[in-house]
Amino acid sequence: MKQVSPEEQLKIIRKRTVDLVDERELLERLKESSRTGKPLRIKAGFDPTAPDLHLGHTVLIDKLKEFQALGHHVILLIGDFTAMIGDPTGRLDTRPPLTREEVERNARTYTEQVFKILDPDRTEVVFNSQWMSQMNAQDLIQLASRFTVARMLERDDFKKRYTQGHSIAIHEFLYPLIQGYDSCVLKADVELGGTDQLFNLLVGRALQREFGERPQVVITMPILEGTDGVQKMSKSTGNYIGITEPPEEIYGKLMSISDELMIRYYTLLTDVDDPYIEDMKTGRLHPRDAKKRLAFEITRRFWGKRAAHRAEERFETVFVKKTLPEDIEEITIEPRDDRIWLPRLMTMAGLSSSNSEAIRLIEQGGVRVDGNRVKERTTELPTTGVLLLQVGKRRFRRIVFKR
RNA sequence: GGAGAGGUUCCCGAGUGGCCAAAGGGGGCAGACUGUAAAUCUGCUGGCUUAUGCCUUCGGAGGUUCGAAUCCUCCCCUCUCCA
Repeated sequence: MKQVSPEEQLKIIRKRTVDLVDERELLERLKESSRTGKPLRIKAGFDPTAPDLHLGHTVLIDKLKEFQALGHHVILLIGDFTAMIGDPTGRLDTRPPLTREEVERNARTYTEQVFKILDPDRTEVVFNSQWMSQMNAQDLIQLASRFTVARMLERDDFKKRYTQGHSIAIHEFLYPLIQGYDSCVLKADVELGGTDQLFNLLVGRALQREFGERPQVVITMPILEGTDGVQKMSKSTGNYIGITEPPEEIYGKLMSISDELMIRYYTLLTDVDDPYIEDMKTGRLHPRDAKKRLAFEITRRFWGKRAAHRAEERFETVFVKKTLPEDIEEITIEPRDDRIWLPRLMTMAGLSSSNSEAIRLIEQGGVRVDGNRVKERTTELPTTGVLLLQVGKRRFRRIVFKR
């Protein structure tokens, strides 16, 4: 590990962040660390709710990786205890708590996936149930007495829900409190989170001060919009790109984002330098080519060069050249009669969820049989040999009739 | 304990006796165009072998009625205010 000066480190760390509280404190600690050779303790918490890691998570995880590269110690906190509360951040409703089994399963998936990015040797994984389940009611009351309702209500979403007459359950107040307490237990030097976590992270600072410890430095990272370009990327809104998804999916999903969003993805998800991004903004660069590069870079990152090339080729054949992909899913059907009603065949082949839907697709001109558009809902096909069914531009099925 | 608001199709949200398979928006899908699965515009968005037809759906169970998402009864759930 080569030595990087504290000032240099700060510069690297500051990149892409939104909040940094407090920069001077951070520099001080970096200096201390390089003087004593003791790495800083970098904490980041994860809710084990959605078991799949997506690009939205990687914005934060990449920052952790940067810290690791600078020689610091990363602590991944799995909020298995707090998952029983469900983080109310940004939500208008109370979130249903998870069962023990769900939490464990999700946490396992999380850690497996996170090491696709982070260095396992420099990462410590902890669960806050380790200390939280030791706490008794008395301890919890003690902790709760360190913070006030007025301060809790400073948090945007609490305030909003309160004034709009939505419910806030008491235990939701415990979430930021416990998260802050975790920082005390872990003696965190720095805590990282999304911008929506700012309040919770600051509670950590406040509590550490309460307990006579040195308050952690708080860093927030931008929240990545999902593929719709509007809402926060998350599995539940279906606008996510998971890092374990097949390369063709990752590539394809990235190719379908809007031009505007592409620039944001470039800045948050790649190391591409600023001049390139400038060229994109001014239109000197063809947006399609820029998007191809983005899709390639990100696919390569999680699947390697070869897989990325394959994904690219497939995209080219299917969508640009509009020729058939090579790996069309094949369905074997044992026919009962000589002929089969097309809508039924489509449903059997999984190209529509009901005959009615199939009829709609046909009448809208979205269905092709062996490359020829079919617009008659009454169409029947002979049940011999092999058929190629296509719905829209990208759903193919090869039907093999077998008697 | 008292008073009130509400639970509608994937989501949000309109609908207070037939014109309701249910407005509008979002999302999704399809078509046109294209620079790509961008943008834009258009259409579709309960099921049923092909229908001026039938069946299922408006928190649940009953009831009134020729006819109910809409009226009545009971129940379940959510929220607010007062105490």
